[in-house]
Amino acid sequence: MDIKKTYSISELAKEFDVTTRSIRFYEDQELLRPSRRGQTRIFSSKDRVRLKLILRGKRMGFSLAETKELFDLWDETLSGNEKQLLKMLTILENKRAHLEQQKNDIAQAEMEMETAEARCREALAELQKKKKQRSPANDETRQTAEN
Amino acid sequence: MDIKKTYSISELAKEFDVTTRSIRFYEDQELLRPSRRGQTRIFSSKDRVRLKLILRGKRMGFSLAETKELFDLWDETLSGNEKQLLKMLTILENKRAHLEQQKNDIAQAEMEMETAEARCREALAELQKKKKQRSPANDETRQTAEN
DNA sequence: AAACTACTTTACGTTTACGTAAACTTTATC
DNA sequence: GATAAAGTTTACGTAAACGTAAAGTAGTTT
Repeated sequence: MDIKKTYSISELAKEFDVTTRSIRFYEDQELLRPSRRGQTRIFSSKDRVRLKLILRGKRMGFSLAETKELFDLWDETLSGNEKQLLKMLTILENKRAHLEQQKNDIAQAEMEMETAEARCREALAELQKKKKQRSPANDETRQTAEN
Repeated sequence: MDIKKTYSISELAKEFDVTTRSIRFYEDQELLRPSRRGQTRIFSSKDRVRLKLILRGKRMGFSLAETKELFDLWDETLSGNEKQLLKMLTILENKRAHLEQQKNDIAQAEMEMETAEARCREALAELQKKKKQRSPANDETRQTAEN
């Protein structure tokens, strides 16, 4: 019971702002497994969750193949034997490391953006100063500065 | 003075674990601008920084084109007029939003991985229990436990 | 029944980010 | 001075992730 039971392709496309082409492609790549009524696809809420995961994966730089691998592994895992479970735990560890890397990258990027912004503001302040210096006298109605 | 002044293509390739082909490609796309001694490329520490940024950008899901755009804009910005500076500030704002999204994605992913891991461990524990129930009679000459 | 809308399949085209091979030049080493 | 090692250009190939027709079907509205 996830709000609703089934979804049409265009409903999902609209909700997640992707094209129906993409959704069909994901099915073709076996990342989604909608059932059918005649020819028409019927997506379950499980499919919907998967689509959400696919898209987040993409934003995080995962390829569809990687995401599929995770899906498949997870499916196996749930009904799996010890080996499967241990393998999944290992993979989860790796993904954690990946996330740590991403967090570092983001932190770095944030710092650099701060200094970039600071520089911008300084440069702006400089321009303002020059403006003030130039205008109080009288008619220097030409371009602003050195460009 | 960044440790060293110049780098060969293979030095950089080794340091950042990319192929020379990639580096040349980045130059071709005008993300790097090494000077030459004869035909041979000589990379400055500025190039090195840029390469680092390119790779981080990739990890963060930026295309080379996007990264190039940022580089170009930043170059203009430093010697730029007011309009340029304001534009850059706007872009920085957008990137910040992007980073927020990424942080959310990561946080979500972390949560899901935790529950996934928990489920794995539960399933493992279940398997162990069953093992014990099956064997306690006598010969447990097999593996000890959770390897 | 005609038209419209949403859905379908098939299939070729496109962009990005390189891989890979071929053939050549320059620099270092024995 | 031969030969290997590292660098170069040119150019064709490729995988991923769709875009974009083209042409057909299924239901439903007028």
